[in-house]
Amino acid sequence: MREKILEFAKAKGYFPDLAAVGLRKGKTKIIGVLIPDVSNPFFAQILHGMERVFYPLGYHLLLCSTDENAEKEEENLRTLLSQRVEGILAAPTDFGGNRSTYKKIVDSNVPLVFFDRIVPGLETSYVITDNEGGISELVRYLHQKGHMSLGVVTLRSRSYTGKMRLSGVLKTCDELGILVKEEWILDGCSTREGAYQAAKKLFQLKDKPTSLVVCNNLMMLGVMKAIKEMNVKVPDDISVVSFDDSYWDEIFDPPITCVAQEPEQMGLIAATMMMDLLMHGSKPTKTVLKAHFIERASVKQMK
Amino acid sequence: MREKILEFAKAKGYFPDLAAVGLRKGKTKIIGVLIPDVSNPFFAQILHGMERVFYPLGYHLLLCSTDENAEKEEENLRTLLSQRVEGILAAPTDFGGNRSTYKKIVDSNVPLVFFDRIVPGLETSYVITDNEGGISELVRYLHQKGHMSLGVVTLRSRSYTGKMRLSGVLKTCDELGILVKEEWILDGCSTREGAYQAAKKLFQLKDKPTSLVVCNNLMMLGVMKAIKEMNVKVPDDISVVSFDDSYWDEIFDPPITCVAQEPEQMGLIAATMMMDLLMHGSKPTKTVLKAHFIERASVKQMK
DNA sequence: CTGAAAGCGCTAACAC
DNA sequence: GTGTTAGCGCTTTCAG
Repeated sequence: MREKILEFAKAKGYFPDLAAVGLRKGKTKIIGVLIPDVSNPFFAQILHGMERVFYPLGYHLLLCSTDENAEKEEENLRTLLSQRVEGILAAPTDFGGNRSTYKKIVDSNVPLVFFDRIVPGLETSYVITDNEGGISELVRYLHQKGHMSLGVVTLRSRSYTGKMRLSGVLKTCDELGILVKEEWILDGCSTREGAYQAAKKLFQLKDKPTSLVVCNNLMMLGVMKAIKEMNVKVPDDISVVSFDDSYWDEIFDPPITCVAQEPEQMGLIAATMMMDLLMHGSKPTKTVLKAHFIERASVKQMK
Repeated sequence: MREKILEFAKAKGYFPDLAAVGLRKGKTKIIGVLIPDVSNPFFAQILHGMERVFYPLGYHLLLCSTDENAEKEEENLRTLLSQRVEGILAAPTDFGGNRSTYKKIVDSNVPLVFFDRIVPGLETSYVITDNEGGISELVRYLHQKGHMSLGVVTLRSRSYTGKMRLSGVLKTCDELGILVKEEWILDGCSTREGAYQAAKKLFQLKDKPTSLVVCNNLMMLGVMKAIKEMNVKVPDDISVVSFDDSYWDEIFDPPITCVAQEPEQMGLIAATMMMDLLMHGSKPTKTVLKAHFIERASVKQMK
């Protein structure tokens, strides 16, 4: 009897109200995702990875962009909590200004997983890339090719990732005796435009390094624009390497040697960690992914 | 008194349960977004545009990917309805297989806005690009440069966009007397890999057209790979133009002449249409955006 | 102005 | 098996 009624209801186009179900069961089947910028392919691919694990499990994603704005981040986190998401996946804002908000989330036992970036000192699950290791590999490669002077287009200096990558460059250069003049360290502001300006400045210098490290995919795009515009010959005038692989690295002329992250993989892992927390309430897991080196043709062999 | 309590509650870290509020008020403040593929920068930018209008209004986005899979689309739509989203923004699956589901949504008065693609014959708001017009402009440009033979890497032939763009090419060629041999029409399957294979096949032909039209951004990437790999000289061996502008079109050597859509703009408009429907319950609005032509250096002037 | 009660759509627990 | 009831966290209404 009961079944007949249910059948009939379905046929008549009835949908259970998941909001009500959620209210009753205390399970909304919604996961909140906080991302700096959806339109960056890197994050878009992470999202794709997350989708791949959540979809089959009947979970859905509530998406928030922060645009690297700490206030927006704070407000978005409040909303996510208010929506009673079952967990939060977050790539926190560059500045790391909302430490106290994140702390509250952790304390209130809402499952929290950081990806790509962390807020240092918080006991949460996270998956990040080995930034120092990856960039160090790039520098070592340049050294091995005989480069003894190096410039770098950096991320915003306050950001976690920015600090890691810059310190990785400087440490390794120091170790290998590679020259990095003050004026060769250029702030690319984490953006395409910023990197474009930075690269133009560098290319105009009389005294240039023989190699250039670019700290992410978007900035590489800006550097490429500057290269084309100023008719710089890579790798003859200068050798260029990049953190991150992106569509454009492969088809640029010359194709860019880089260390690649695997954003989709990162999303997959972050999502899996979340499911782990939700299902087994296990302890925080920490994963550091290796960036893998891809040799292409943007570095010259020095005599 | 009441206020003091509310203040105290806030201080103690209280968050109203929006699910409960939603249940009571019948307003969830959630908009469902259905997208084929988040990791395609084109859609990611659309999302970004949508975010920009919804965020300030306190609306949030529930995101679903279909991967061009009609079943997944159907299931996602059901879930969105079950979540009692206030409206649905959708770029329907290529095949357009879920017409009846969309019909139901329209009939049940859930605000629905299509973007990028439509299901023909449904009375909904939508914002799309003038596919035929845009691609026709590309062909006219080639003609004006003296090209009288043309190949084309097409989208999946069943898709709405695919049909529009291909028919746009053929119609214009017909009109201008441009030769398009059967074997120059290559199915790029809407993907990078598909286009890569297609372009390789074309480049191996003995009898080649002097110009090539590529039907979207992702496929252009595949064609670029083939160009590099087979050492094809653009525009001397063949001239290439693309529908869509993307990061990579500008920095390729040579930079690619194209017609550009404005995805962020499209997202903005779709979101605004949705707000219109929600606030004023006005009638469906239809917008067709012009693609704008960008001349770069991938087309040769024929004698 | 404050307090009590009803009810949004559902499920879980219990009684029949 | 099926039917009834209470209550998830909130807002709204109506009474005091």
